[in-house]
Amino acid sequence: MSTRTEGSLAQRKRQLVANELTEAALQLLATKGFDAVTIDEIATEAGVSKRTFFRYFASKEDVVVQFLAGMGAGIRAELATRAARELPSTALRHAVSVPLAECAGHADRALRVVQLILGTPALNARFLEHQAQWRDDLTAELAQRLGLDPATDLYPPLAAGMTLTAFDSVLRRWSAGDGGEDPAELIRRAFEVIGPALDTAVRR
Amino acid sequence: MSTRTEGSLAQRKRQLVANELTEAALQLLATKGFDAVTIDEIATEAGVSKRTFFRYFASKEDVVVQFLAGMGAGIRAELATRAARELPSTALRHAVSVPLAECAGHADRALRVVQLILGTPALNARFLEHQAQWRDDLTAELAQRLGLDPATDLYPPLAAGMTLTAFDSVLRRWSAGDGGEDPAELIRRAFEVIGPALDTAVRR
DNA sequence: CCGCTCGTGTCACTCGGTGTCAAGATGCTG
DNA sequence: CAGCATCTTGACACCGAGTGACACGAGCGG
Repeated sequence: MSTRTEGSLAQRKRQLVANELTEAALQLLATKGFDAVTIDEIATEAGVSKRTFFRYFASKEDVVVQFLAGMGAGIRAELATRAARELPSTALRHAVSVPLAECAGHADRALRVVQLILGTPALNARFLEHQAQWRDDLTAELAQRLGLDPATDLYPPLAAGMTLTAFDSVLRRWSAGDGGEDPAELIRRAFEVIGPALDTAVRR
Repeated sequence: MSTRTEGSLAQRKRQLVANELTEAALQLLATKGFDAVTIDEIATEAGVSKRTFFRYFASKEDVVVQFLAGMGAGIRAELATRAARELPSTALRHAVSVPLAECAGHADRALRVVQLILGTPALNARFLEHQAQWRDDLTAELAQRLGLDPATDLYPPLAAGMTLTAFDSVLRRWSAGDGGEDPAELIRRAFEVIGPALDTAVRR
């Protein structure tokens, strides 16, 4: 009994170590700055060895950036559920609102992580890599949704790029304003700008 | 007095070493792959020490990615010269055509470098960082051009982002097609898609 | 000719990241 | 419970990127 938290004992231990590691990392990185913290420090703080750190995370950036892991899949999944007859701008706006709503949810923690990422070149680079991956995913999903050939038609990659540009601008704005503005409202205004291109170009 | 190539003797020597380094790097990286080449190899091949390599380039990525250095400034400069009454879509299309034309110019070398960058994750990340910088530059230039406050108005960052999305899509398409398609034609078609958003949103 | 600066090579070092191995904990089976 | 397979961990060695310090030699002005 006592299966309060799902999984075997080993799995729960593993989860515990992972939490300890991310907690130690976030605390140290936020206070001392990304470059001033060594992996040895993080590992020691969490009570494990440096080698073990790399059994949980692929790199120092990874500890922070892992929070973004599911976002790409989330965006694509939401887009897949939207009705095919829906206007691209509407469907894409809802799709990209998913991770934004998640941010607005646990605003305190999310804001700290986002500000750390956007303020650290090395982390920013990783973030951009993730975005590039999301863009490829979105492109594929859009092409399928509209029955276009992504190798021929320029619309899918452009629409995906514009959508993520909106997402990125909103996130930066939200971060710069210390979370004072509502992401949902910002994304609505952003889509007022890019919407025309998204919709008028469909029947090319 | 043999001032054939501008600069003092020391400056010309420095330029010579830089050329030797980039040449050796490009040759080795293109054939053996990015990760399989050490900086020691590159330096030795160029006839200098590893330490000297770092007196010319900040990192291994830097040797390749330096080709992109001037592009951001080029885009912004071209935008600055366009008449203020010109439609944003027209001005931005011309601005972003500058580096594209440069690629189409020395197509052989440019294509090899671009394909190396787009095909290597580490280089791709650096490329994205450069793009982010360009986007900030473009945002500032656009805001000034239109008399908008970039801290308040969402249009400048969105327009800059859309423009660079078009640039990026075209470059990837050009690279994927081994330079078989005309960048100018591709960028024209890309701006047919994003143009509406660029222009209709100006008077918000 | 002296001293100056500047570019370079050498050395030593830190840190990120990986391969390997031995030891311990866990979990399954009889 | 005994025994065996599996997984996790720590310790250690190792590689390559990147940096700091210093000594050496070439070019150049006095």
